[in-house]
Amino acid sequence: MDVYSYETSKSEEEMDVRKGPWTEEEDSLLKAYVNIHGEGRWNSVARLSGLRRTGKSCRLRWLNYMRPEIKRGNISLEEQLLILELHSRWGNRWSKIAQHLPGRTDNEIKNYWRTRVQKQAKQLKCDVNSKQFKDAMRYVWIPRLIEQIRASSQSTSGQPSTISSVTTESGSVQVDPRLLPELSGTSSDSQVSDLTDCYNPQSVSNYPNNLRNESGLAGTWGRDELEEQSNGWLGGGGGGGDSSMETVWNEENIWFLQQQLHDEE
DNA sequence: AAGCACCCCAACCGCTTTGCC
DNA sequence: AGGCAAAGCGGTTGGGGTGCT
Repeated sequence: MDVYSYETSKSEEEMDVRKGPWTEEEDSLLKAYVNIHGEGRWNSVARLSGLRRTGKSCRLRWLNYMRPEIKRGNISLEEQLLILELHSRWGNRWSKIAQHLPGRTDNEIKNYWRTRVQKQAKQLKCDVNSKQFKDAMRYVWIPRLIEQIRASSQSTSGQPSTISSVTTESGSVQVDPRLLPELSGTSSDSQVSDLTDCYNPQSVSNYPNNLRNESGLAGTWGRDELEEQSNGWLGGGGGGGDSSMETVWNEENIWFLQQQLHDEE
């Protein structure tokens, strides 16, 4: 059955439940109701607001689209970094990840992951959960994102900044200072696999060595190659702080990574 | 200009978790 | 403790927009 056709099944017809895209009128009804009665009790919202929607549908519409704090537009470098980091830690716990990205919804993050990150894993002919792909994120993309954020932050503020207090051009994302150290591990003399290395500028410059020790992927990568590639991925060679993923996921770099991965097989 | 392919994301579904009686 | 309803969550779908031929 086509759920977007506004046709309803027999049981739904009896309940007169509406499906498909929301109209402006429905949005207004929902907004008015929530403004008066607040969030929660979504089945009541559906019943009492005059909307012919399920409570579930009302909740989803409000949380993913109508909340005033919802942020729209490109995912910033900081947000990309957080998503990569948090996903490496928690996996597909989208709502948990979303809690650390103010204004972003779990749905949006999930979509981002699927359309951008998983797609690249596919192009690399490796599983998004494979060690190779995780290593690529962990030792290349994440460190480069951090460098990129630092660079853009310094250029806009004129002052050095720590990763935990970076503010984007959009001004809307603050990286939770408590979060990244936690993610980075707790030991100051961390192991090579510890992400602390990634947050240490000096260590970042040494990550190919870490890779050789820790990652199967790294064995074939030289330091210069790796840095050159990661520059390209993040547009570091001239992108000038472009937060678009287009600069990260370009064909040349995908091809290069494919070569590395196949060498490992 | 038309057709096609691809991508993004809003919205759905089914399952799980939580809260209440 | 058990049952039920509501809320929350993650996976999936498909419409619409856009770029390419």
